[in-house]
Amino acid sequence: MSSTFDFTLETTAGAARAGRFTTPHGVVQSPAFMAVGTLATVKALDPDDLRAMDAQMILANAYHLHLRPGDELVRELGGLHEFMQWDGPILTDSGGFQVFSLEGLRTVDEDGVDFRSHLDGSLRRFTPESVMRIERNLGADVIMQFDHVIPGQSDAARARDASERSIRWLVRCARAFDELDRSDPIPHRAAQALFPIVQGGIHTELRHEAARTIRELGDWKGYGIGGLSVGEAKPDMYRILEEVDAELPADRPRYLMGVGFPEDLVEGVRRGVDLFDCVAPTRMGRNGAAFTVEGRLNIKRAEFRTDRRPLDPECGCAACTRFSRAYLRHLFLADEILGLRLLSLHNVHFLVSLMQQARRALLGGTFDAWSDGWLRRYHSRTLPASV
RNA sequence: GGUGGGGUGGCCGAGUGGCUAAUGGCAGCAGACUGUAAAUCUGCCGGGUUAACGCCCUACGAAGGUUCGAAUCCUUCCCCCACCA
Repeated sequence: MSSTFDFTLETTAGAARAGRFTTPHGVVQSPAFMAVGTLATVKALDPDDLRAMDAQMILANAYHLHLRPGDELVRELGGLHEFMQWDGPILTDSGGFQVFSLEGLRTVDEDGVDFRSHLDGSLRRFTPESVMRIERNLGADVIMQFDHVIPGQSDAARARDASERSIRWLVRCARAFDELDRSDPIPHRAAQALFPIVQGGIHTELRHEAARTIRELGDWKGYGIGGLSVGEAKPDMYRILEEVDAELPADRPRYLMGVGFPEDLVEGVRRGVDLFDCVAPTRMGRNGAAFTVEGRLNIKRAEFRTDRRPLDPECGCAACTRFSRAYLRHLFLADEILGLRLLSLHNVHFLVSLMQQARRALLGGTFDAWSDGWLRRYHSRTLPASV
């Protein structure tokens, strides 16, 4: 019998783990991939699609939902779960990533961040306290702290500055989170867990310091690993994961934020990551790229003009079980909306299913062989003419 | 039959003496995308040759002419559109 936000470790293989993370809206069987639904929708997909592929948890974004439609409105309408009709677990990102991605539209100071709204140019102030209020209003199961994300190649001085600020902001987030918990009753609200985020760029010592400091600051229900897949080299990302893995408590879920591509998920699981999220499957799906067990393919390529095969011969998704590459290519060239929906569906299914396979291999005791074989095949790129 | 407008690269459409193998857009071809300012962005896009720079060829309805030089000016012809009869 597990209580809310417990994480039960079921088995390990080296650093890799399989577990069960209990949330107010259900249990997340890990490792798991979470689809990104920034604006309270996983772009082009219906919640029914996500349920059908057994997706377990999804994301939404505090910055974007604060600007539109407004977190107060979402709260008034019953919270995110009710609003978007997804009754499974939800995690909200804080807007920390927008500090990075909207660099030209914001200024950071010690107290918080001024954003120039990308929608109407208005000035919007985000602080750890205001972000906690926003995320509380949205009502996700897991909410992320407000952090300071910087480019992956940043030097140690800059990485230290951002990492230490993120930790100071974490302390403020935790205080505001507790305060809201006492003073702000929301009738329909279930419990929330606040996750801290380990920063520190590609600098080993900084990562160790950040992880240790955060761990000493509280008994967190889980840990975000941030500031990766933001421009650094892949070997750096993998190395940092190994460094961070050693510093985090084994009985808490680790969430690698913003990652990633299929190979990154497998590499991440090997290094102790339990949860992932990424816009890649939906964005790339909308842009015509599809994941397959033998690498990526671009469905718009002329070579698929008469190809009767499904995107991925081994995929059981609603696109692969019905439609040919030739048809999907036609949909893209004709700019038909079904095409990008089907590729989004396939790609999300691919990553969700990939993590289910990893989990089965872990539980079955065959993870090392499975992951070796999977990576070898994915990188073999035997698809015709793929470069 | 008359008057006026027009024929430009696969399509649409700028250009009205040299900086034009010819702006743009579309189509086509290829690439990128990692806590989503993204159904977006980037590159190529007459032919031949070259790793590339470049060089050669063919091109602005057709033929001829003017000019050092023409898609741009002149002549004739062909075709399309509008209006008049």
